[in-house]
Amino acid sequence: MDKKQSKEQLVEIGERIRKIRKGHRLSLHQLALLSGISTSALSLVETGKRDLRITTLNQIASALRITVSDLLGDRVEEVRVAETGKDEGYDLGGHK
Amino acid sequence: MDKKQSKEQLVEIGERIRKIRKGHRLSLHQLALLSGISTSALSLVETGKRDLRITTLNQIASALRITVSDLLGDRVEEVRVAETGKDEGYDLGGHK
DNA sequence: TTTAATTTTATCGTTTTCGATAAAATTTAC
DNA sequence: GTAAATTTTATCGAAAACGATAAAATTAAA
Repeated sequence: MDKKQSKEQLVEIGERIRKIRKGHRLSLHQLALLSGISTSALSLVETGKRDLRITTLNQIASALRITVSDLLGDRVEEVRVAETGKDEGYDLGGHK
Repeated sequence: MDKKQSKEQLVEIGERIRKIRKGHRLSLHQLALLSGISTSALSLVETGKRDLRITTLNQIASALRITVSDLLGDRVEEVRVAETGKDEGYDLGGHK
């Protein structure tokens, strides 16, 4: 995960939070009260400008009554691995 | 999410990481190289002693070739909300 | 056992999160 | 349009993450 990727990830998470918050017609201030995260921090998170701890993300998700996974958008709908029987192995770059 | 809950959450995440890492027969040192996280930090994470950023968790998940959601164990297997038609609303404790 | 490999724990310095606060900018309501 | 509400941005200090490093403890291998 390069820096660009993690940045985009944070933007997406923020967008999802905002979308769900708006869906519940909550203001940042209200979500702050419900989640225990400050309004300014929430704003930074929703705009993808701030990385955050997993427990903080969990506080936000709980306040919105969803799971952290709901905010990540990384769920694979079924199969996933297995499919390809072969194991490509790990590239350790020559390290032991 | 109280403190006890988040502590337990971190322990569970750590256990899942360790289980999957072992399944791949990787040492902490090897996973450190693959993920870009230091060995000491990884040890703290796997033992649930360290909170971590969502992007850091993503680095670890990526190195293990799984998703962050795979590590969270918070996926709800189907239905979820909806079920109960009534919206309980949010308790803002009297705040506007 | 004893030797090596792995993991844990601690320390230190740097970076970043986070809350509090306030001001500025934007959006919404009237 | 103006006022109110909401959101954004900045600053500050405290707390915590993180990397690097090394030592101690545990586990695996010989």
